[in-house]
Amino acid sequence: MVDFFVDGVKVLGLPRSLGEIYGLLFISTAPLSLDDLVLHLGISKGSASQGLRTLRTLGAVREATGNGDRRTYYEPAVDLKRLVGGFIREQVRPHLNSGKTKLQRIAETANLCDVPAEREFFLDRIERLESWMKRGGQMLPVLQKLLGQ
Amino acid sequence: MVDFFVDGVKVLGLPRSLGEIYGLLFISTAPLSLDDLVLHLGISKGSASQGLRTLRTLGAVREATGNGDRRTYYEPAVDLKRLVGGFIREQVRPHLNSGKTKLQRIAETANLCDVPAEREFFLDRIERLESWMKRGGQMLPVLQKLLGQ
DNA sequence: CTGATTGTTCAAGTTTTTTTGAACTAAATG
DNA sequence: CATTTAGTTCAAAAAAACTTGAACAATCAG
Repeated sequence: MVDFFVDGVKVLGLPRSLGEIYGLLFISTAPLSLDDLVLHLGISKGSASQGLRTLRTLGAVREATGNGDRRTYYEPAVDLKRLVGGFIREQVRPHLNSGKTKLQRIAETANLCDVPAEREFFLDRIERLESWMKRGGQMLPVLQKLLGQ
Repeated sequence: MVDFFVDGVKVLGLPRSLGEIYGLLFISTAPLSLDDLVLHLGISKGSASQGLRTLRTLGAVREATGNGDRRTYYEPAVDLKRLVGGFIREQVRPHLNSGKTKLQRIAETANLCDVPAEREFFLDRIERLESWMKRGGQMLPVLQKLLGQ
């Protein structure tokens, strides 16, 4: 099962340890602590700590409440909408945004081109990219809505 | 511009050279040969050859026709539907399929569990995963349709 | 306050992925 | 046919990504 998620996160371009951690939490009947993860997965404390942070940022894992104990226990978020949402917010949107910025700078450069025919060609290509990114951006909420519940 | 695509393919988990090659083809007013790519991008012949093969497999690049010359020239596919389709076919579907297979084996293992309460829990989780994958599979054609044209 | 415990950080080490380049095949040219 | 040119392959080198572990901070308990 852990393997299953390792493959899963790799497809999404995330490191193996995230898959291991999420996978173990996903099939555990009770929340687990950082030490549990280190023990059962045979990974280092550093990996577990960083992995948990990323998963929390993605909204894929949350702290479990009410367990009279000093250490914190974690449980997985198991609703797809939330998982997809976190991934989009943290991994997809930032790239779309930085892409837009870059495109603007590219467009400025293209405008400096002396040969009119070439300039038109470049601007046309840039316009095409802009339309791709726009569609991508519009896509995301739809995708999230269709997947979630 | 090449940079723009390098970032783009990295997000998709593809190697940098693919982005370089596609990016250069994308802003070239005429088709380019393998040697052109080696020359302009400063990459090795091996990289260019392998990169072009992958891009062809993805349907992101095609051979340009009618250029009385021995070497083959390449031009980019610039319609989003086709690009998305190729990516889904080559990169997404295979993972979904291998995931399904794995899930089946996991389910068999879970059935061997002696403790009824635990077994139910495992089977429930597995069912959830199956529903995720099913939705993912249904998602893809919709996504492609919405993006393309 | 002191010692013990939980968790974080990050430089160095390891693993994985990508690129290179030289040897090779195939096909065209003279 | 011998030679040149286009393109492929794959083992080894290089680069990138990930993990480790030891030092550190923060918090709790006595």
